[in-house]
Amino acid sequence: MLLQYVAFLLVQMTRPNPPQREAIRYIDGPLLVLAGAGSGKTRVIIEKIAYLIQQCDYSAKRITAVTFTNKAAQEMTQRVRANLGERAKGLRISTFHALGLNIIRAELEALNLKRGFSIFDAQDSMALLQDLALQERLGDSEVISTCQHLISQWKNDLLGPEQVSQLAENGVERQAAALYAKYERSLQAYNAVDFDDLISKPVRLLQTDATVRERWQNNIHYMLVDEYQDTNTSQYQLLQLITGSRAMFTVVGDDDQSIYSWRGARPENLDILQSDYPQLKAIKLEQNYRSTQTILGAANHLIANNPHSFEKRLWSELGLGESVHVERRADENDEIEYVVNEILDHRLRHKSELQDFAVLYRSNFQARLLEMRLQAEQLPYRISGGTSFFARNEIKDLMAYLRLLINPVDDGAMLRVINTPRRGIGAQTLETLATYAQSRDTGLLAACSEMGLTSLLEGKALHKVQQFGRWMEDRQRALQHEPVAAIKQLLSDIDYEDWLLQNSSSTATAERRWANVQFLISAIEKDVKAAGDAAEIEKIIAKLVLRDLLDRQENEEDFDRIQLLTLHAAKGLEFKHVYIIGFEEELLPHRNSVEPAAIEEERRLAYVGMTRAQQTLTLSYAARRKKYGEVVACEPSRFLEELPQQFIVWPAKTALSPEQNKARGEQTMGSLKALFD
DNA sequence: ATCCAACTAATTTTT
DNA sequence: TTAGTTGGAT
Repeated sequence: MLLQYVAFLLVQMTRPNPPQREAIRYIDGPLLVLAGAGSGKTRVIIEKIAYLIQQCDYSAKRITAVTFTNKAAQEMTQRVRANLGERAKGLRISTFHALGLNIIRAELEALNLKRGFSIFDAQDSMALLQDLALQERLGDSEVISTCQHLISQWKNDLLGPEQVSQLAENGVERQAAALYAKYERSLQAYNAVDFDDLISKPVRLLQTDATVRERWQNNIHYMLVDEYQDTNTSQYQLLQLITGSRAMFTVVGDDDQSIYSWRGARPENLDILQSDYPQLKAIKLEQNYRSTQTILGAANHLIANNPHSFEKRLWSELGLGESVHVERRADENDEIEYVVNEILDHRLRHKSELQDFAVLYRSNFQARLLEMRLQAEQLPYRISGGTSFFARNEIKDLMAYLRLLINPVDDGAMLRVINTPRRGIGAQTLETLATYAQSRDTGLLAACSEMGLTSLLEGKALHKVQQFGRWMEDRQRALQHEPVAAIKQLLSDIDYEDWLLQNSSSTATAERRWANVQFLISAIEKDVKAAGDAAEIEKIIAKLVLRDLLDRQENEEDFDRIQLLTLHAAKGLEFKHVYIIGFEEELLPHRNSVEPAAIEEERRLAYVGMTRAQQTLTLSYAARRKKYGEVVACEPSRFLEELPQQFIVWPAKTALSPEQNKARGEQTMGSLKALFD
């Protein structure tokens, strides 16, 4: 921790290199910074913000910097604060989605939303879609998830249901288009937006309403975008609309690190920028401060196999360093054993710390063997991934209650809440309630307390429904006064802790879940205190969904762990020693990604992984591997053949043909010789 | 409403 | 292989 801080200070103290300086100081118009891996792009953004405020008279509150993840936004905020202190006050550094949320909150009426609107995450919208699909009597879950994907794509491309219904070509698309229209109507009725709406709604508003557009253009005078290659169509539109004809912005990106096209990212936004802004200035950052020349050379050679619209050549001054190792092993167990032994060996010989090692892989399942092995060896590790905080059931439950309290027409939340815990309100009763609510054009919760219901339901069912309605109304009032106390009271009213105990596989899981709930409450408590106003509760809850509360307890003592990451999760990070396992056909490139365009992204994925390494890089693959319970022979990844011959230590025996084998052997000798020349 | 057996599919993941 | 889902039976 301390060491990292010292290293950080050192970097800060050295002056930026000429292209970095140029990127920091160019403020005459739109600027594209093509920042290769490890070229100090975050530094450019941070120092540019400082430059804008200190040298160019930009007011901090007129500058907005956007990133894709909370983590990146947090990190940037911290570094800017360390740099500017008080002068950073009012500066907006947030994710694209948080920026969109701010716009939506400020423009509620124009967007046809009411205060306290709900934000649906992917799970919530899936639940809604399933519900709607059920009404239509269509659909296994696979079709519905395809629909969800399509709808999300359409939204990101700013296509409404009407446009889509004309475009839809095949059966699934037509189905999805029909579902899309219903979905949008439901969201509207629920006073809710989904994650994609957080961007697309502001965009559509800014496109159509000149007054609003001008307001935001006057509000934000300069925009900076990190990881620009990951933007999708609507995010790019948002940038364009906010910066308007002044076009005062800096975007920083690297086309070679675009690995999220499957999530809607449009790396071609880099090219589009040039045609949309003829005056665009482009600056390349090509000096890499992270890796040895050998590692960089190998990565460069690989990525040169992809077409490029911006040629760039990364170089390093950090010396040749060690050769890249390619290791062939008999099977997956052998591969893991090799990696773990290497790490242990290296640690002994070089006194490295465990946190200096990262093992990267394409798919999560590859980590399982590794985990088992590390557990057996009693080596501490940290693994990426896992269910995000807000996807956990106990958190979803509590959030559904909060959503319903703040937004009583959120029927999605109502459906989750009404029988959590069991209240003995069955499907039949709910059906009646829903039909009645529909006829009265109101939400499910409001319907519970309406008099008209008495003629449709009777006895126990009626009583329970009315009881629930009354109880929720009480809770609603309480929430406005003392939000945190009200939430605690709510949980004790429903005996939630008890319910968890009964619905968890073990006491331990129940305790963990309850702790998660407590954690969420304490986070809310903190925010309420910070806001200093209980009336802000609906704003606090809305922001909460966009935040990542995953409790990464990283206290000093168990900080020293081996890092286990997917190649995707490794982006933006660096490690002294990197092992990429499963460098095989079917795995990397993944078996589902063999069309030319997909291969290019897989290649970038390999490139991203390789460029994480500072000092040593090892690529391993297995000759045989158990797949789905069957042992199959594996081919080394085609990407291995795309590496330079120099500076790589190839395995003694490969699974290639004898001739290739021989060539490889000679290559090995050649590169070894070259190394020592 | 709940449980169990049979069946099936098998990347990457943030907001 | 295994995890997650579905549908049938209780």
